[in-house]
Amino acid sequence: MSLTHALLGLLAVRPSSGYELTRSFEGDLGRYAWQAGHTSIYPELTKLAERGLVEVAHEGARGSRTYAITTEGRAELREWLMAPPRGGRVRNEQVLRMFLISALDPKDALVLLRGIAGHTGERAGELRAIRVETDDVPFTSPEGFGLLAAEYGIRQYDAVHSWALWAIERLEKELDRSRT
Amino acid sequence: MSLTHALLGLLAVRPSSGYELTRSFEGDLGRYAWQAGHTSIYPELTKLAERGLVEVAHEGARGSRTYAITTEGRAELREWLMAPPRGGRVRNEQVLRMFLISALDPKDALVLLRGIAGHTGERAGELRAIRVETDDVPFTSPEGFGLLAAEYGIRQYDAVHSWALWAIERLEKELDRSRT
DNA sequence: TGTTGCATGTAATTCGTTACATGATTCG
DNA sequence: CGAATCATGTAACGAATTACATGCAACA
Repeated sequence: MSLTHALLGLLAVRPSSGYELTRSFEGDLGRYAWQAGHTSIYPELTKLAERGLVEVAHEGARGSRTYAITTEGRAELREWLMAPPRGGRVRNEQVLRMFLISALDPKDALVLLRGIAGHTGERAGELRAIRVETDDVPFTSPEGFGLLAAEYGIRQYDAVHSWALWAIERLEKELDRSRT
Repeated sequence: MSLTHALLGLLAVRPSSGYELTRSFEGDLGRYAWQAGHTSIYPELTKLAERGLVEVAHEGARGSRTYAITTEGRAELREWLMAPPRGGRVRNEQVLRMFLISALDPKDALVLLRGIAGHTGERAGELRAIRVETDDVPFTSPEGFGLLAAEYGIRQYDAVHSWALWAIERLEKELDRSRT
């Protein structure tokens, strides 16, 4: 289960409460990589604490517990990250949609592809605008996280954008050919 | 649940048995978009048949049932595909790994990023080689599926490749700066 | 005739989500 | 003092995986 390692990763950057971790998953992390609600996070933190990978560093107001990663936790995270990625289960609805486009009739497919091309072009532009502002943030700081995410997102959107344009061109050519 | 629509999409391209559908998920579809084992597929086909979205078109040897999509099934698939993609839950272990790299110490991060750059470069090359051979397959044929997949994969690997190179350069610069 | 591949299924367990539920603090 | 936010939890349900299980057919 990758939630384990997502939490270890977040706690490796800085100690956090379950509540703060929950909000982390609502940002770029959840947008591009992994989602989790508080109902999975709190029990998982308890399990991690039992395994000695994290510990309660501080108890604050309103019953909040700030967790910190332990040395063993860091070792576990490192091992997982450095190991060759085993066949992870991919489950991406967006990508599924793209694959299924060839099951549509060509006219519908064109409409859809044009929508995708427009949408991804816009998003890539938005991210590029953000990037300019955060140019000098060091990589290894807590903000380095968002930096990696933004760059990744830009390239991701660009990739889908160029793919959609390629598919549109190819489809239009085929429609032309079949019309004559 | 997207398994529903993945099955409808596959059956829209050609009628298939549960066994054949299972194997479809082991190919490019499962690699990039959506995975499913036969233990989810068979019950789901039964449900789809009850809802009238698919029907048993043919019963063959060894108890095999070939399912075909119905008109209602096609309508359902089309509606789902053409509707604006609602906030789909992303859950990509590969991407998660990339995000968590900033939690590693810089030396480990460099090793990992170099591995990723190498790996994605290779894969993109492999896919490009395949593409040359299947250049004239029409889009709307059953093979169009794989075509879309291959093109998507190439752009995907290229994107990650370029991202990894960017991250390596940035990290090396930072290590230089901190060394002096 | 024994192994591989085709073809389908059930049962137990795990995982995650949704809905429900509570209480403290801050801010206007 | 009422609303929003912080902060955590439980219970029920649904979906998906793993393990278990069966049987036919082709082929060497």
